[in-house]
Amino acid sequence: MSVDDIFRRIAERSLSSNIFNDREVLRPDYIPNELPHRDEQISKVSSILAPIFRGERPSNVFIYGLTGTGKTAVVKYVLIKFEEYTSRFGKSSKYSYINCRYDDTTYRVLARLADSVGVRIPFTGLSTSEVFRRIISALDSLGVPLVVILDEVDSLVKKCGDELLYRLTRVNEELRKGKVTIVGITNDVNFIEGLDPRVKSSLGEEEVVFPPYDAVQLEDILSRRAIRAFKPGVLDDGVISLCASIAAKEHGDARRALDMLRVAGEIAEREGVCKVTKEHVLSARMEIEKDRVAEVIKTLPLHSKLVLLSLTIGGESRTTGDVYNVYRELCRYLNVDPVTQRRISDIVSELDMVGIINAKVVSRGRYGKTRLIKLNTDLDTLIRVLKEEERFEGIIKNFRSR
DNA sequence: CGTCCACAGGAATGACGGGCGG
DNA sequence: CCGCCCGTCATTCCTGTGGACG
Repeated sequence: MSVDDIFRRIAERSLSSNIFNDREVLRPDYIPNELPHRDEQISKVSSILAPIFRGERPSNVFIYGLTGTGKTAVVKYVLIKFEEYTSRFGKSSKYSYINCRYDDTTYRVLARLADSVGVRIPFTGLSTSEVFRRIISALDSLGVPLVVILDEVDSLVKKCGDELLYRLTRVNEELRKGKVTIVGITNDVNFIEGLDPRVKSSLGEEEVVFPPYDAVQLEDILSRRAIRAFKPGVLDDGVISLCASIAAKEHGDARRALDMLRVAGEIAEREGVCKVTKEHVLSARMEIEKDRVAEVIKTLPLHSKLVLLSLTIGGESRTTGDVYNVYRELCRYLNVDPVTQRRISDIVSELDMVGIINAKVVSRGRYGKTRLIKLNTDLDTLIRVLKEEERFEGIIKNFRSR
């Protein structure tokens, strides 16, 4: 982000907007004080955790659902309520929320845990088992139940394996007074299958599933937030239902829907108008998609970028072989060692996976079986991002202008 | 109806760099 | 601090395959 961007944003925020009342309400990490259409999940999660009021250990819970289905919001919501009650009735308990995407090593997770039970841990120097011992003794002397929330736990396991999970589930056997409950949250449905069976059974004592929202539910959610987020009367008719229906088609992701609404508002604000229209929503969708694509492309390795560059040259759709030939020519021009066609085949699959291109296997009989590859991206955005690689500039000038 | 094209995509293996435990 | 292990990128070799063409 450039200096101008930063200053502009701050200026925007401090100036009174003629669109927004409180745009924070639309941010993804905002926890509203009501969560419509998640009553079932809220009551399930809270009844699972309720035994803590009787001083018993709640079952471990496994929570799964796609992104933007309210998993984190529900859990945080329940925990906030939870604290209210425990403090009101003089019960004591502790919880520790850890997002494993940011704390994605065994040590960092343990450090967070230690912190939440009041143990000071040096940045480095201790073995994990030593940290473990200190946490356990702290828990024992506190004599208080602990609830550990491991959000996006799949990223931890992907990096460090399920060793830590296994040990956490077994902590209770070593404790005399304290109790530990683990709440694992993931958006990867297949994740559980890959776990050590012992972890799987003890972690999955209870399961809560978060289904995607449908269009009607999304519309309801958006309306409730919009009332607080926008000034009265700035939203055109149909703006909210358009956001809802677009997001519903893309897996019922509420975060996406809220994003779209917020960006639509920001676009309207930038234009200096005082109405948010359906057109703003459509531009917002484009903008979000462009940002996403640009972000992905920027971080791609060289050869993937070269494959994309090859695709900007020439016709609409072509086969793997065509792409490989152009790619090799580009490599020759740039003095880069080309990789084999086998590797290109994998790169094409990867690009297809993230949705930048479309690759479909077709059989053309006598003329072989191959993949037809098409760009699935706004060409201007793609070229703009690729130009950031200085050595591509010559190619973009010479080859593309044919 | 069998061939054979132009690849898909699995398996084994190697080079390399970065982080972790001791 | 050093060796070790692990994940990523890449190569080599390979078997598999839908369907137009002869």
